[in-house]
Amino acid sequence: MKVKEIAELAGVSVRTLHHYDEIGLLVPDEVTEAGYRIYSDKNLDTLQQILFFKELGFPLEKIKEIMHNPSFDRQQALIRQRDMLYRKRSQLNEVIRTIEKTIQESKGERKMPNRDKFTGFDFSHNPYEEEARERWGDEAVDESEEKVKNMNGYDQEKFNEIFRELARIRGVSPESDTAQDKIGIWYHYLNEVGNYSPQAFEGLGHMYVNDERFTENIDQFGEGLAAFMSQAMSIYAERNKS
Amino acid sequence: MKVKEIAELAGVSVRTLHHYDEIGLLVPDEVTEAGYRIYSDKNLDTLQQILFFKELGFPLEKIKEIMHNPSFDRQQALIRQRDMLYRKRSQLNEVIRTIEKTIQESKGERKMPNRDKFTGFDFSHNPYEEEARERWGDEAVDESEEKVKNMNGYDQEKFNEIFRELARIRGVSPESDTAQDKIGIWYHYLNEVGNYSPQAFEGLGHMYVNDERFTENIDQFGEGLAAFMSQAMSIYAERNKS
DNA sequence: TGTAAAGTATCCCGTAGCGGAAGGGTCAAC
DNA sequence: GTTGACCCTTCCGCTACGGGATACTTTACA
Repeated sequence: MKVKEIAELAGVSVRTLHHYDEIGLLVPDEVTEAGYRIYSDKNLDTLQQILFFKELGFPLEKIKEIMHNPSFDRQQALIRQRDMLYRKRSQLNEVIRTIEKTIQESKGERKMPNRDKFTGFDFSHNPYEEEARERWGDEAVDESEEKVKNMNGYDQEKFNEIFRELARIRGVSPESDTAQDKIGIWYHYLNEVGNYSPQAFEGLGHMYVNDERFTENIDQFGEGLAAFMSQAMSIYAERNKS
Repeated sequence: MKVKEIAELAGVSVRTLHHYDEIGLLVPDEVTEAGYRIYSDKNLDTLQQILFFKELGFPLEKIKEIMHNPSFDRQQALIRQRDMLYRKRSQLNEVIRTIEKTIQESKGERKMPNRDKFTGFDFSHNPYEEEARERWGDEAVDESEEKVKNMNGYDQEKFNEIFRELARIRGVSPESDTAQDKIGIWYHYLNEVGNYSPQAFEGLGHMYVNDERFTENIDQFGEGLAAFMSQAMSIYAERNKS
């Protein structure tokens, strides 16, 4: 396939493809005698990958570096990119919430303190730097913690309500419908505020029993709740893995 | 308030504020004798507005032009920006769907035609130009306003609308075209705000009947609506499992 | 088989939106 | 009255291309 075809398929300009070739980011598999760039299917997949990175705000130089690394694993990359896209959506949701509040304020329906006028923006600035600088070499886990911290009053209330309900039923088997339904609520709630994959959900569950800070907090709602939730979450995640 | 305070509040750099002053985009209301920039609360609101535009990818020059227009109406601007943010989220959701499919493909669980590998990206290029180039000019404002309400309007409104419509048809069979059509709208709506797989959709449907809080809320639109939706959602999910 | 249109190539210059360092005033505190 | 945190104004640099200009190739079709 020649430049124009690729360009139209991927929705980028021909100039962009030239540029990527120039800087060695995406070099076509083949070049004709006349100098025409011929792209393969593999090239196309690479381009897709590049665009995912770009969507996440990675600079081209960084993308090149990552993808040229001999230990680069496409699958792992995709999964991490997906998680980062989830996070980006969360952030966008915050901006949306902010603008909705602002609209209400402009109608005089509500007052807004200055510090609330900018929630959602801060992270948008250099998303990759905070998140991914070290992560593409390491295996950091603790991100879930922050998510729970960033909650407003409404969320906090809902949060408590769910936990109280879970505490009430913590005697039943974690795989029972009762338990699974309630834990499903928890899952969907988390996805409202933060976007979790089943895998991430399961990971979070593990932390409930492995990290005493979590355990302590959760067990305030009822002795053994953390353990109960952890099990239920595992099962739920397993059943809901796409 | 001096630069640093504003910068921290809004999550931008001091240099950025300098720049905005330089190009006349955000000129502080007051300047001390020593040349210190002093920002007012009004300045802060303007900055917020600017950041919304930026989030939407407007170039600074355009933002300046729009906001300096004497017929500029803050409320209307906010509403339009909100709508464009919704659209941006939709587009991001498409990217997310694309990457999820790609992950499945990389596991060998599915094949993907080349043209599907890039859905979601194309629009990211010049979002404002198609939509807003002439519209921010000065006239013909309220016509788009109407459209906005019907097509992309406020989540809550749309939400209610869908439920009312579903309530109206809840007498028909859940597998009828009428029902499946409407439930499809619901499915797509959910995917605008949160990205649901058919499986997750089905799971949600189960919760409508198994969790009384859901049931109660939904049945406010019409007795038995929760049960109706639950069935329709199961069927829809089954038919749309890719 | 010839020719125009469409596609492609390589230069090369320009731009947006700041980042960051240099060099130098200012202000509140102790 | 000096220290340290904050502020100012240049000025240079950078990224990720856009957009010509100019010249060669390929394709369509008459």
